[in-house]
Amino acid sequence: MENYLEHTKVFKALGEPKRAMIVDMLSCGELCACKILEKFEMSQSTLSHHMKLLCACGLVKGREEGKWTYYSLDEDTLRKTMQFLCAITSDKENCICKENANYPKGCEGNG
Amino acid sequence: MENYLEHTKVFKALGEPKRAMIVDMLSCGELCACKILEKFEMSQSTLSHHMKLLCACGLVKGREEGKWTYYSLDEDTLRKTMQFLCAITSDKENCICKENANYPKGCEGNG
DNA sequence: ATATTATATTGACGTTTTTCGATTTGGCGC
DNA sequence: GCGCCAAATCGAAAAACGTCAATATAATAT
Repeated sequence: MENYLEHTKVFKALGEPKRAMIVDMLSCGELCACKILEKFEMSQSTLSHHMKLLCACGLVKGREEGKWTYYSLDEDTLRKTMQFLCAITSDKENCICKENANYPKGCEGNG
Repeated sequence: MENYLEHTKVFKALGEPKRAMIVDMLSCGELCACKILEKFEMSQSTLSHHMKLLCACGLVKGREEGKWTYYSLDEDTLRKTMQFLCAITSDKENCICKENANYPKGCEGNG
């Protein structure tokens, strides 16, 4: 069984319209925080918080250069997230609904 | 530009591990609420709440039959969600980061 | 009609999230 | 050194979320 918590963190990150837009922007290439901030009506601290969250789930990578931080998408996480979405939405032999055991209370722990 | 709010609702729904598991279960076919409930340690009202949310974002459809409600995945929403995820994570000509206009405060309104 | 079963709704509670202004950290130019 | 800029962090307030017990609704069985 997949690691639900890990993957759903990415979905939670994408569940915020502004964060989805940030991802959209980064899909065209690396951008520094100030460039992203220009496009939104939000405070600098709020953007910083969103970027930290996007990095925490693995969707975005940060690269520091001088006083700037450049952000870009993590293609590996992207691919795995796509695979996970396909996995949980398509029929399969080892579907969790076919397993005998019920979900334990700690199911969200590590898949 | 895509309708962010519409699509991010689906991601928000999938951002909850238990809801992602429910989707996983439904990917193998229609299930009634009581069958889903068997697999989780949560109250009946909590499950009902989750199902309502999954239906509200269009990811799941409910079909009432007698005193049962059968749930199944909405393939159309699924396909569109997949397309949206691809769209916002791949480079393109009309990327929002290339547009001149900044995001208006109501950007999350209807894309 | 009454009881039972499946599901939805309501109302409440604690937790998490979103957001901001203020402050801090660290790099750069003078 | 000093001030300026980009970005992160802190602390607080408001809003949203997840959860439950209790109650309501609606179909079925007796």
